[in-house]
Amino acid sequence: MDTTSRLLLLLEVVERGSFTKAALSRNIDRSVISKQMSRLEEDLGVRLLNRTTRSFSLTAAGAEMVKKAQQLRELLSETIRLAENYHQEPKGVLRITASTTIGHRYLQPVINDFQKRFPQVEVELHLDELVVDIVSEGFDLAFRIGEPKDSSLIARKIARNRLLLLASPEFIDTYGMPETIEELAQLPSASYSSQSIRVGSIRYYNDSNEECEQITNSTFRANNGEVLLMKALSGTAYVLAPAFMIENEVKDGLLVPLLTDLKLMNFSDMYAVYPHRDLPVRTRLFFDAVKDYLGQKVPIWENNIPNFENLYQ
Amino acid sequence: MDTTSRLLLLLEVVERGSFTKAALSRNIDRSVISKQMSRLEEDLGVRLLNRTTRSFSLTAAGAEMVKKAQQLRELLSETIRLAENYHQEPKGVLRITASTTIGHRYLQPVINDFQKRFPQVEVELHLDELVVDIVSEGFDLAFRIGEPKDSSLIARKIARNRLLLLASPEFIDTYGMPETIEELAQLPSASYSSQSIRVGSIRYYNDSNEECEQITNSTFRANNGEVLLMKALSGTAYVLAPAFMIENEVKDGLLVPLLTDLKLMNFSDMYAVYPHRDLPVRTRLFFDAVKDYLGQKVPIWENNIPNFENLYQ
DNA sequence: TTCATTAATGCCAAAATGGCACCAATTGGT
DNA sequence: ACCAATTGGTGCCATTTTGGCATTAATGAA
Repeated sequence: MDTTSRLLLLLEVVERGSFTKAALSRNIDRSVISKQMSRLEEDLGVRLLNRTTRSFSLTAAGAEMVKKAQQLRELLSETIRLAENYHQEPKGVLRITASTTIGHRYLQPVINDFQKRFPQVEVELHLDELVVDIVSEGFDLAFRIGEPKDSSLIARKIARNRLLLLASPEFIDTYGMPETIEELAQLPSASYSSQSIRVGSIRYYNDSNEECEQITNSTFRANNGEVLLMKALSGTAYVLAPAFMIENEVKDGLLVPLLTDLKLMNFSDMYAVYPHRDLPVRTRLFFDAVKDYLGQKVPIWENNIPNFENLYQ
Repeated sequence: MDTTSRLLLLLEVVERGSFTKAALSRNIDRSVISKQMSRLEEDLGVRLLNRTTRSFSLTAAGAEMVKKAQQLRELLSETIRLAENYHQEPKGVLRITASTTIGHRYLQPVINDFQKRFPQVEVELHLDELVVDIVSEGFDLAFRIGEPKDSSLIARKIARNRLLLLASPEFIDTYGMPETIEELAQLPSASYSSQSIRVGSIRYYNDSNEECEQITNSTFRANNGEVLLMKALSGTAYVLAPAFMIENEVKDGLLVPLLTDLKLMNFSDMYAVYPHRDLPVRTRLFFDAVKDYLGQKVPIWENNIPNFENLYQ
């Protein structure tokens, strides 16, 4: 391991906050971190870290080296990307992050087909309800609902994402079929909530085409769409669901659309997010494959909702 | 060996023009170069070099990688220098280049003493009559007569360098003692000539303090001062010698100053040259040690010439 | 046409790396 | 205040990588 690699390792130790966490991230033994940090200090002839048996802090020299390591990582990443531009065939590891639903339902089938076409591409699919930092976590591509807050990332819309109001027949038996949005607002709802998106109201256009917002009685919140659907299926709440979460629940009559005359505002679109404009071949091809799979104008999941093009318009 | 080191090796191969020369420079086997270049291409997934069994050329991708490697080398050098700024004690390898005379006579005694004081500093002394490129050859410090032509280098004058005209008693017996510079110009001379400095005339101030130049009959030219002195000692030429080349020849009567009333112009001063303002501790301390050894106003070598302060003034 | 030189490669010894087990000290929780 | 879990350090050893040597093949200069 050379000085550059050790510097990048130092950077990761600092960014993750401990030798142990950095080791876990790299899938190497803690002793490797300890030894390599010692070697780095010996090579540079300067102490970089003050360590106790449970923690560490950076010295002044260490802080300077970390800055340099950041520049080295950036330059090395650029270099490798530049090399990847010369690739004809996609190869290497494609690291993707997405929410559980997106990953499980929409990406995995694409990945399966993609790896049949390009057997020399390895894929790492990381499902996380939390929005991860794709730069520091080393992802090539992320699929998300909503544009990223980080403006240094590149975001491309890949599918629209409409909403619908759904409840089970049992729920309707219990509370009656609501006829106005005010009636609906009194009923218990299940709603999506994460660190980046919080849905606590229904936004729609009234008869005069004005934007309106109705606060809902959100009694159950989760950051996982499947969990929200399960709550609705249980008959104890209705759900304001993004269409991409729907499989066969509507088609099978397990969930019934409510207030279908309401003109709902669209939910945040689905985006592909990546750290640089220069995409390796494998990333660009995969991105295109996902777009093809989801459909150009009408996303694939809208086919699961009968007559959806006439609902909520 | 990691990607960065391999990229730096690629850079050296390209700069030196062959695997063999790069191997010699690094003091490693040629097979190492071959294997590491293959590994680099495999890692990056792109061909960098087109090779025949006797030569190579860069591919387009290779040319891009070389540019990146230059940036990497610069950044890594900066990083290491930054680390060196935190050194308290001088350590590491000090690489010095100088002409044979300077190195042998003046630097070596300083090095001996310096390494007694700082046993953990290693020194590489590279003697070369040619002016070497201290950046690409990786030198910390160069000692030279005359300022460098390369303005990106830092040059510090460390000693003045006066001239004197010398001949052996046998030469004087043969040609008679010259009494004017015109007479001298008729006699055969030995003169210094290198790629950066060519001495083919005598420059002096006349009685009206005007700068004058007398072309000499230079029948023997060399880039090594000791060889020039040997020629003068042989009685077959006189020599216009920089004072720093003189040991005991004048004191012992083996060489005699000629035309001592002549007001000779000074020769190019002796300079220390280094690639960056930021000097590692070892370089700075050594520089100071050389200055101390040579003397502040009157260089040490002028002590070898009796009454020198009254000659050629 | 010949020969010297240069890049490639197999084989093997040496060096470096990484993991495991264990130790010691710190810090957090009770 | 005490205890236990966690984290950094290190010795030992197996594995991997590196580097050198000998040999081969091809190129280019004389």
